[in-house]
Formats: sequence, C-alpha cells, structure tokens
Amino acid sequence: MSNKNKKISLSEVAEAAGVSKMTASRVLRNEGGFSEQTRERVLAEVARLGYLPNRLATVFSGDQKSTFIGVSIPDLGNEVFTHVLEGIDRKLCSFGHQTVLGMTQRAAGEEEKWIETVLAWQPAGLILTGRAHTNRSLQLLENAKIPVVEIWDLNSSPFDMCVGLNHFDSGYQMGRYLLTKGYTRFGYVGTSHDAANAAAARLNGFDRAIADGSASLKKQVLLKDVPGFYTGYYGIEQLLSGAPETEVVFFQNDNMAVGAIHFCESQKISVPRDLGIAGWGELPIASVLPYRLTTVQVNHLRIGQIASEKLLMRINGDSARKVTDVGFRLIEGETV
Amino acid sequence: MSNKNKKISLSEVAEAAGVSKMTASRVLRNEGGFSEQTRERVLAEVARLGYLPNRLATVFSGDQKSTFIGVSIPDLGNEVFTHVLEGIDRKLCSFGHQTVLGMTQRAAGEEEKWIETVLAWQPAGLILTGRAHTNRSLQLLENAKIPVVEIWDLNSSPFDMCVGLNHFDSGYQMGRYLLTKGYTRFGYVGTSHDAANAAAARLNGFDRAIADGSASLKKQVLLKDVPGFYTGYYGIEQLLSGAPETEVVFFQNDNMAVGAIHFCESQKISVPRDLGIAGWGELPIASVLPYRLTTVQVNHLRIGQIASEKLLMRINGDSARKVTDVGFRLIEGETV
DNA sequence: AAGGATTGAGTTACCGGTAACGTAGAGATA
DNA sequence: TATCTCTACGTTACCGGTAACTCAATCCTT
Repeated sequence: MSNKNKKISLSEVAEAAGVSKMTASRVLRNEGGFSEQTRERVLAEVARLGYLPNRLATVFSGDQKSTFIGVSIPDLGNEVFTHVLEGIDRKLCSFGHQTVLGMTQRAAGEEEKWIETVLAWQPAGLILTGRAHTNRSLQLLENAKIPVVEIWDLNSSPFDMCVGLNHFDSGYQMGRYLLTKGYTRFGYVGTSHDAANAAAARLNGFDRAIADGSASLKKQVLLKDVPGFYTGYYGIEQLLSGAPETEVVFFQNDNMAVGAIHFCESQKISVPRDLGIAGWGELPIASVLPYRLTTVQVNHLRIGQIASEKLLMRINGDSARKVTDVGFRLIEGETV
Repeated sequence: MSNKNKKISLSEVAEAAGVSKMTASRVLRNEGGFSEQTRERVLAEVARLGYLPNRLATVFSGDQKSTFIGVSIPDLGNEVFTHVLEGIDRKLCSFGHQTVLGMTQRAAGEEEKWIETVLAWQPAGLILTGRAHTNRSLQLLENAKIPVVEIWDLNSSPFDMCVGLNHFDSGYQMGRYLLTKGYTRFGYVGTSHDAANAAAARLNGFDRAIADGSASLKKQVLLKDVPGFYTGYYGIEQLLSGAPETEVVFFQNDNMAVGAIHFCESQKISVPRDLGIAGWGELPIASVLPYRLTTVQVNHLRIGQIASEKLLMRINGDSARKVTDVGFRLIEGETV
C-alpha cells in the first residue's frame, strides 16, 4: 500500500479511479457534480492509496486561508503563561486551527525574528504576549495584513486588538492595600530584567502606591531566572540579607511567594507576624495552602480564550472589540 | 509602502528592480550569478516594498523541506509535560524549526484527528507523547514517511524512535522501596482513566511490587481531572475516607503529593509518622519543601531535548538511535 | 583570430490543489 | 423536431517560488 518513496497526490488517486483530477477534487470536497458511482470509486481509491490532501497546495494557491495561528509567549517555565497558552490552544483546536508556538524569552529581538519566520508561513493570525515590539516587527505585522492580538498587558491603543489587564493598577492596588494594613517598609522580588514587560508595570504601580503613601520601597530584588518556587526561595533570602528591616514583600507571582513562605518556615520567620507576603496571579498552589495567600486573582485561561475568540471572529470576517480588559481581583488573604 | 491589499511577491520585487524573477531569487538566496549592481537594486526593492518570501511556495514546490515539527502532548495543565515541551521547543527553535502544538487530552482518537490535520501541512517530523496510537494513526504515519519520536513511555519497539523511561519499573522500584520501609497497607492517587498511559504503567509496577511483597494495595483513587495540587488535596481526602487504615500513598506526581501534604497539615495528620507520602517526577515545588519529598527524579527537559535532537538528526539525513532510556532515580526523602 | 570558458542574466516547467470555463449526452420543453 | 437545460464530467490556468536549461556578451587562451 503506497510504500513508494513519494506521497500520493490527487492526480494519482484520480488516475486510479479513472477520472480527472478535478472530479476527484470535487468528490473530496463534496462539491456536487459527480455521480454516486464515481464518488464511490474515488473514495475507494483514496482509502486504498492512503491519500492525504496537501494543505500547502490549497493554501498556497490562495484558494483557502491557512489555519495556522502563531502564538508567542515569553517562556513555558513561567506557569502563568502555560495557563494562557492552554486557554488559547483549547479554543483554537476546537475551531480547527493549529497553534504554532514561539518562545521569545522576553526579548523583542527574538520576537522580531520569530515574527518574520512565522509570517513566511502565511498564518491566519498572530497572538503576541506583551506590547513591546521592535519597529521592524510592527512593519512586518503591518504588511502581513492579518489579525493580531496582543495579550497580557492591557494596551489602550493596541496594534490591532488586545486582551489583558492593567498590571500597573494591580500593583498599585496591592500597594494601597498593604499601606492600609499599616506597613511602611516594603520589598519586591521578581525576575524581570526588561523595563517594558508586565511584571515591571506591576512593580511600577506598587512603587507609585508606596510613594503616594509617603512610604518607601526598601529593596527590590530582580533575579535572572524563571519566576518559580525556587526563585522565590532564594530571592527572599537575598532580599532579607540586604534589608532585614523589610516588613512586607510583594512577589512577581504566587509560586515565588510560596517559595518565600517555605524559606520563612525554614528560618522560623512567622508569616505574617514577622513578615508579610503577597503574591500575584492566583496560581494552583494557592488552593492548597493552609491559609489564604494575599494575592491578585487573574483568569489566565480566559485571557487565552478571549484572545482566540477575537482572532477567530476577525478571521471569519466579523469584527471584534479592540480592547478587552479581563480585570483582576485583590485577594485579601492571611499572609499580610 | 506596500499598503495595497495583496502581499508583495518576488515577481513584483523583480519587476521593480528591472530584472527577472529568477535573478531576484538568486540574489535573495545569495546563489551567485549576478552583478553587484543588480544585487543592490534587488535588495533595495526588497526593503522598500517589505517583501517577505512565501515559504509555502518553496516547500510546496518540493524544493525545500518544511521546518514544521508537530508536537502532541496530553495537556498543558499537567506541569510535567510543560517541562518536556519547553525542552523540545527550545531545541527546535534554535535550529530554525517551528513547533506546531497539539493537545490530545490523552485520547487516541483525538490524537488520530490531530495527526491527520498536521500531516496535511507536510511537517518535517512529529513528536508524540505516549505509545498508544490507533491503527489508522499508524497507517497515516507509515504513509507520511517522516521521522517520528514517541516520548515519555519507553517502548523497546517504537514506531520509529523513542525517548523516555520505564514507568512500570519506576513504580515497581517505589513499591519495593516502600516495602523495605516496613509498610504493608498501600494507597495510590492519580488521574489516569486510560489503561495505556504512563501513569497507569507506574501504578501497575507499584501494584506488582506490592503483590511480590505479599502486601496489598488497599485503595486507589483515580480522579477525572488534571494532576495538580488541588487534585492531590481532595484525592487524599477521598482515599482516607474510604481506607483510613492506609499507611502510605503513592501519587501520580509531586504536585499531587504536595497537595496531599497540605491536606495532612490541615487535618493534623503527621507526615510521615501517621501517613507516608511519595510523589513522582521531582517537580519544582519539591525544591522548597522543608523536608525532602520521597519521589522519583526524572529529567523532563532532557526528554524533550533528546527527542528534538533525534528528530533533527534524521531530518538532516543522519541516523539516530532508535531508543533512548533517560532513566530515573528514586529519591529517598523524608516523607515516608 | 578562432575556439573555449566565464559571467550575468532570461525562459520554461513544475510542485498539487482549485476556480473558471468548456462540453458531450440525456432528458425536458415548446 | 429544434432548442433548452441539466448533469457529469474534462481542460486550462494560476498561485510563488526554484531547478534546469538556454543564451548573449565578455574574457582568456594558444
């Protein structure tokens, strides 16, 4: 059965069935204009030869649109983005689209390279994480004339469309909340080394709230690693060794906060009595802690789903809202 | 700048530069056979018009191979697989390939549909998680004549190539170890609802070790959910309510085990005095626990990297080992 | 100075589908 | 009976690149 070296093409199926390529094509697309007898013969040959249509040919010739969607995320080591990606892929798959992944390591240069590569494959749309793009990236997107959704960071004037939340505000709100709790000496631990990303915006918001409250951010630790449990663990160690007087620490995400809680346990530092801890993102670990973690709740999955929905609507020729704010909710937990 | 509705093609660039399509093509591929003057004119037009080559055309016409790699994983909700995927994508990207994601929800039927879809795009290779494929899937792979790596589950006679570990053995070894610790009443909590997957193989191995030790598996709880912290939390609750005499519980992965530890804390059940807990996979959370979790160490990232390397070698025409066993290591922690 | 090699091009054909158009024969209609 | 309309196909052209071939002008050789 077709164990020659080349793949079976429609012409070969047609020839085997004793019809023209066009008739075979019509049968496969169930377009009408063929007899029942012909249909059966063609389908029999398709099955016998193991014919698989070459979508490259269809899309290439411009008769159909591609079903690829390029999705770029910073990295998979950050649990937050795997949830977003899951939301995206679930939705896209169920509508017959394929996710082409790109990990851009938070670097706009990497993103530019990836955009160029993926655009050459004529995707039906793109989903990009973040709002920081190089000029050339924007030029490429402009020329591509396909729908683009920027996710994660809310952007009131996006390149095309946008789904996310206001990270600055979420940081600000956390700062305000901690101030009302009476704290005056604040710390921050994260991993951002790029001023343009969302975590940096949260830190800025946090910082501003503290400044507005006439307090001060004592120390901030920015590690060059993925924001996970272990980074939180040694991040807090580093912060406390530099600024032991810190009263409360805001972490880039919940996993880091949990890592820090474990550090505190190991050092007999009582949370929240000796040190307050706040996370961000409400990640799964938060659901099994013995106490409620003070954090910011964000529906990561929904960001992915909405982004996909917007994209699919536009691909189908409908219009979609430019900007969707999925919001966030401060969880007043028991760790501050 | 090219703000018409259609994309710029090579012919248009060529025309603008006053040369033939072929000459422009030669310039872009730096193939030689053109004057310096011509080169500059063509490149100037490329830049001016924002020309991007259409890879679909090149690959379609058979002149080049596609750079797509289809990667199917069960789901992204399971942290274990996100690590594998990260290893894959990092390696593939660095060699100029693109990952086309497929989440198959552990269902061979879903996988079959996905394989059919992705093969229609002429990928250069496939990476599939697990060894359970439908007959039609195998037929499709057979006809596609591209390299395929099955990952995760070791398979001594894979379809093509294979990278993974012996899950049965890892379960067996854990069972043996727990027996040497003097336990006699065992429990298991996982999420598998498919007899053919790796977690089921671990359970089988575990079960066999216990039987070989003339003890018995008191109760096993299989939840229909992703194996995470929360599933571990309520999984252990369910298990203990049905079999309170259980002495030690083996979990499908570390996150579930940690969820269970938190449940025990909340119920004042002392670990390991009242109940022993063993995980699997050595996930990041294990690194910040106050005590060492008894678990099985697996290098997830390396599985992904090796899988990609094998694939890339074969794509480049070299041969690669059929089967690679990445092994595992029992971590004798403090939770049993 | 005649022949051969080199340089810098252009021309043609093809990949695998599908749109658009053409057409032979059967049956319906006037 | 002449024409009209279906039905069930076949033919041609095209998408955007590149391989393979051709060809004219120049530049060496001996």
